Amino acid sequence: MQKEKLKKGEVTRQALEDAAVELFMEQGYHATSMRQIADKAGLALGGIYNHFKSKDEIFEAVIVDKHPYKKILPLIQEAEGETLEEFLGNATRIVINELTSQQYYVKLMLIEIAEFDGVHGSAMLKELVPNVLPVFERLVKTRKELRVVNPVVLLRSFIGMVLSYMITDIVISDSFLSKLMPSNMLDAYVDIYMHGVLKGDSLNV
Amino acid sequence: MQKEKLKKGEVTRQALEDAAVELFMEQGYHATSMRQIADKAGLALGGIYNHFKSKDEIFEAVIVDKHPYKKILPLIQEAEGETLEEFLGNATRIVINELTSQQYYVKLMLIEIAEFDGVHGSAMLKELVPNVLPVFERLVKTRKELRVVNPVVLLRSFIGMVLSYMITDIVISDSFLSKLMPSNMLDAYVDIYMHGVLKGDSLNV
DNA sequence: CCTACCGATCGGTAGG
DNA sequence: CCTACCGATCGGTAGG
Repeated sequence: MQKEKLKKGEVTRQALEDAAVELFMEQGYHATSMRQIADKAGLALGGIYNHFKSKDEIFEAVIVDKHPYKKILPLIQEAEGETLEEFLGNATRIVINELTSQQYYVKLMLIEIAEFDGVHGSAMLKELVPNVLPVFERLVKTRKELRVVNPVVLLRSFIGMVLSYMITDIVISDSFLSKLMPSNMLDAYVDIYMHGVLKGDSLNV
Repeated sequence: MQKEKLKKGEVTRQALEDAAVELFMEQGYHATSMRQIADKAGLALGGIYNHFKSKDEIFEAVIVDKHPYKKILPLIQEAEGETLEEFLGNATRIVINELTSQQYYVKLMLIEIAEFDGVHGSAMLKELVPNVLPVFERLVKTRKELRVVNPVVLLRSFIGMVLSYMITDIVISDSFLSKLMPSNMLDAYVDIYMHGVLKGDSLNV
């Protein structure tokens, strides 16, 4: 992945973060021990503390460094589509594909909320919003087919839609309900996001 | 709340569940100790094990007993509205109001996913779906204004919409973004759910 | 339902 | 970066 030569210290640090993110997403934060992280990264417990001051510091580093938006944003900007409908549909599929392949990050966000009450969320938003909001601002300006013209509302509802798909998917996936779901559930989700559950148009937003 | 006389054993059990749900939602599951639960419920550590075999059993009991759908379902059925638009709007506001007042349950669901990987979710759905799905089936049958005619899709998207509002609200609430949100965000959310982000109608679902 | 205890494991550190 | 250790706390139990 990394093309530049990394100093050994940096390599170990990355190995620790990689080990941690995998364990966190499997077990949550408090159920994951520093010893497990050390083992998985291939060093002794004490060695961790050359790179991180505490367990909490590992979690913070992971939340920032592993955020998938850096990977996703360029993909969205490459998304094609004649109409806005095609574009939005493709963009959503790209995001959800990327997030399911690195499913860990959605899990991390849920751990953040469940175990930390969202305390690191503010720092994360401070990095995310300045980079992502402009994309939605440009969208609102150039696309007349949008009913929703507030970029913040559009951003929140888009992220919310993706989240809601992924979370319900986790809960449903190993239950009897999964058999009742249509195979094109993702398409139906995107369709509802774009056109709503009701027939006919509305007036104001 | 309870009108019938409860045996003392049952009273203690409820006190334990009440203490547990509060601690779980504040700290998560693994960060909450049996001693904390005992203290909050007003008995000694050992006393817990007269009512629950393990910590996990407390969590399971809480997930089932504290599920808010029993409280919410009757409220929805009382929801008024001439048009389907009014009805859906009112229903959504009722659900979200109820969930924010007992915010704990959304937190419990996130703990479930974050710390247990959703293992108790299947049992929860087995109780929820048979009671809630019929409501959506009836809705699809009687209301011609719906574009989405698959009750399962409608149910999932409705729950997903509520979840996405509540989760983004938690993350945003104590960050700079909350100032950028419009005051009628909830209305905008419901509006998007009903009519989508795009102008104009679509064809198929 | 409480007291007193169990072995196990936790996050973190000293010292090299 | 490892070895060996610290005090604290964990979930759970025996015995009354």
